[in-house]
Amino acid sequence: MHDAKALRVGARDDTLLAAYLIDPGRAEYALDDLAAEYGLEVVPEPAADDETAALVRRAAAPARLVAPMLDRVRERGSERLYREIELPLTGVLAAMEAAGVKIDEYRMGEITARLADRIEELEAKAYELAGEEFVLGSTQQVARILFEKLALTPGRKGKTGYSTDTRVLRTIRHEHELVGVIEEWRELSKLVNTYLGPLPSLISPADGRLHTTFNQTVASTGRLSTTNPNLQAIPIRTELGREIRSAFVAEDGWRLVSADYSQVELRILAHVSGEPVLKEAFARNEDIHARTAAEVLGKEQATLTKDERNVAKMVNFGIIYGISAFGLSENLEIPREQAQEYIDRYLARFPHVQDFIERTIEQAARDGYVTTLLGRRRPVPEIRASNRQTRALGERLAVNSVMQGTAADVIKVAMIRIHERLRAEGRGARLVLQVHDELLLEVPQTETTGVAELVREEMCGAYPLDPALAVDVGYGDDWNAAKG
DNA sequence: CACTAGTGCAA
DNA sequence: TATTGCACTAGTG
Repeated sequence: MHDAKALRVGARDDTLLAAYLIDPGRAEYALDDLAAEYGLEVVPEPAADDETAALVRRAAAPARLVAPMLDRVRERGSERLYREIELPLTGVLAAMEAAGVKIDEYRMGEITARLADRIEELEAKAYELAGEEFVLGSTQQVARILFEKLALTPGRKGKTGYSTDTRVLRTIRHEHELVGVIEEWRELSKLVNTYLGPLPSLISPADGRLHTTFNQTVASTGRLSTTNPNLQAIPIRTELGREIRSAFVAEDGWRLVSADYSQVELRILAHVSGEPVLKEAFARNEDIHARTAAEVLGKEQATLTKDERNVAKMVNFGIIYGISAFGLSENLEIPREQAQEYIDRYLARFPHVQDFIERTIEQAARDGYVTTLLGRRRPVPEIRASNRQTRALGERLAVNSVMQGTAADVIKVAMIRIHERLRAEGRGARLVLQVHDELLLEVPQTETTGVAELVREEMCGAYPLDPALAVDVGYGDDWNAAKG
């Protein structure tokens, strides 16, 4: 296990990174294609779980592939991205993996014990209310009980029958007591089965810490991902979720520093579109969702309700994701016409955003790809599909990739500079996690404020955005406290 | 044991 | 029929 990890870190290689910049959707295959083109033998793809074989295969990419691949990276205008960002980032990620993060096992055990009791109660209660025993984790059986036996109001359908997801259950919660029992069982069993159970068992006996794996060539937008465990999906939204997060702790005498970019994708949108209203809102440090609501609904910010602000928040998410009236209507649970109305009003109030979206789509259709501010290219073949839905997907991917990809570029620059400055200044502090727009560091207590300031500087200065990048920094004894 | 569908966690 | 990921359980072959 430890050997495999060490090997994996050592085997990160420049050809795979180059392949990732050439075709981020399928780096492994792009590497194979090129190898075949040069008449080189391709080691067969290993079984999905054979980590060692996968490493050998990667390491087997011969040196003579490097030059032709770099030529292609250069042709694509991504050479600086390669040399100045992706390549140096590899060492930063290796150090972060090696550092790991500390978990308070005892705290997690306490929560688990509490939830295990409650889950048992809920199961007994569910069988009693259903009048029979059934497998609560089976969507088929839950659907049979709710919609056939109890004849509750069915919602959407999937390929195999009625959906029983969170939103459907929320809608019929009032119809039968069993629904609430299932909802609570789902929440608790999710947390126990995905986090509270597995995480402690993944603690390294060597240093008592949890070591994730950062994947640098997986996400098609340029983002990182983490696996085994996926530390980029630790709960935070519910009270129980925050309890779990608070079991991620600093060593004695150390603190956790959390720094996250504020509205980074919307700021990037403001920059690339040049939209004056958006830029002005950020310059004034306004609540961006409230400002959007005021613009779209034609009201004073001070008079907005929470629901109105939430509508605007969803519209902003929609813009980032590549908006569609259908998607917005699904998310807000409103009629499609109403959703279209919100979109129309938004685009009328932010005309430069509308221009940006149109330009980006035209560019993607013409070139077959879009490019981030730092020169990362994402191919969008979907945009030329004959199928209308696929084409619409391509349009959303094109728009989203510019913002999500630029945000990924920017935080990678910050990581490299922070890592280097910590070293140069002889700090004990170290990066431990990256969660897309957030960096988590473990810092000797005495260095806390100094490092917090260093991190803010490097994150804000990573790219000269207009409006400027903004960062929220906090610290504490655990991850939850550090974000507070 | 490999695979898919459904579900849900994060940004 | 909103973007990017990873992981779990049930169910199938």
